Amino acid sequence: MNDIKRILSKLSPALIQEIEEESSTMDVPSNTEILREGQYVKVIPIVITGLIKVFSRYEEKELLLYYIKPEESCIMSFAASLNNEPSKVFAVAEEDSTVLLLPVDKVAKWTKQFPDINNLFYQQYNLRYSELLTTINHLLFNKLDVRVLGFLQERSKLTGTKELKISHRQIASELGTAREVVSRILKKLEAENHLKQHSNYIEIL
Amino acid sequence: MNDIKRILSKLSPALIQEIEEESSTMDVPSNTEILREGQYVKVIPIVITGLIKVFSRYEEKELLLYYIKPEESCIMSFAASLNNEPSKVFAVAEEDSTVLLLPVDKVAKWTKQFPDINNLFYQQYNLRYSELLTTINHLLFNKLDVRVLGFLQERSKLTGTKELKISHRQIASELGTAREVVSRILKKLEAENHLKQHSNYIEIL
DNA sequence: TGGAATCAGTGACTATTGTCACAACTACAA
DNA sequence: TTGTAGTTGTGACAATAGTCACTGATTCCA
Repeated sequence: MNDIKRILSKLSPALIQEIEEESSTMDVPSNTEILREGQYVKVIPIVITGLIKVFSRYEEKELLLYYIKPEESCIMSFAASLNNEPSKVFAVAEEDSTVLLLPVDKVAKWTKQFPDINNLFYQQYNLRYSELLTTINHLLFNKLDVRVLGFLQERSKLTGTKELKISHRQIASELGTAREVVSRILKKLEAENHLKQHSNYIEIL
Repeated sequence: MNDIKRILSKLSPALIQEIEEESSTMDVPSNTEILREGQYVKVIPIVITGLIKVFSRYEEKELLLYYIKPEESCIMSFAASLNNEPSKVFAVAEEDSTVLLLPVDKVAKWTKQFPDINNLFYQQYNLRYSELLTTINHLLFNKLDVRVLGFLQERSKLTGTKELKISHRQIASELGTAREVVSRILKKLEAENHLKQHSNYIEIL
């Protein structure tokens, strides 16, 4: 509950109180699917602890769009809810997480009543948009080896460990490529001393 | 001026009046650069007539992000202005255009005073975000020939003509690839009867 | 203690895209 | 007319990535 207070601290006290009254928190175990493509959105999540992965999928291939870290929200939910459109993306808990759920009808009301809250959403839109831009630039301008290494380093930073428990298949799927390709690249990166592969984890150097 | 009224018609009368008082319009001839990467943003443009192209650039390579059509705004400007950050993208007028310029300091005020206007910006954010998602999916999942054809068809729809005056080099640059590749692909698409190349334009069939 | 499943490694091959070098053709201005 | 710049066509080649077919490991239950 202290976490929540801290996260909302930039908002006005009246709004904070309303949010606390109208919202609920939910514990989400690792690997739970939170949102799937085509689903209608009824709540807007704000992550309090843990890590949520948002990705796009097309014919078995996936592409990681972004992670939602604590204090962040899923702007795709917000967007989808505004227009009452189904979601275009998937969301899965990467770690055991706790999320604060804001009911969309209340949020719509709050945006009128407490213009402050708009800044919060604008910030999030910005953040995500910038991340997508970065992703696009990577896709277009970087070779796969750079993308793989970047992905692992990012993930290492996010999870706060240098020892990543992740399979080649999963890396491949998050980057939208094939498993064998990842195997090859990881061996190359290992030879170049960027990382070290152990039996059941990858160590970032 | 009638165009402006129509575009703003969803907003409250008081807001419309303020906008008309505080904003200016500008005529932008085709090919004028409107915004470059790293530049600070002082006005938020809303396109009244014409067509603006927004793209990202990296070491000579470009990638088309989206077109701003009449009634639409450049949300990247808005984003940049909110955080007082420099722009991450470029914008160029594709056709002779007229744009309505909202001063950023006024806009900040309006978002507090007239919560209505937030919907307008949220809509735009949404639109752009979806477009970026589409772009990413194309990049990741489609081959270049599909992308080239899609690009030309999109452009044909936007400009309202089946006869596109555009060089191979420009197509290549908008898709982030090389000129020779576009030449090859256009020949293939021509053989497949998707289009026809004439001496100084491309006809979409 | 056997499968069964998942994971990782590898060679061979193909497909796609990017790069280079060069030729040929406008179009337009000096 | 003659440059000069911009455009397009093309063949050859290289680099990158994706696919296929298998082989061994490892894990994990039941």
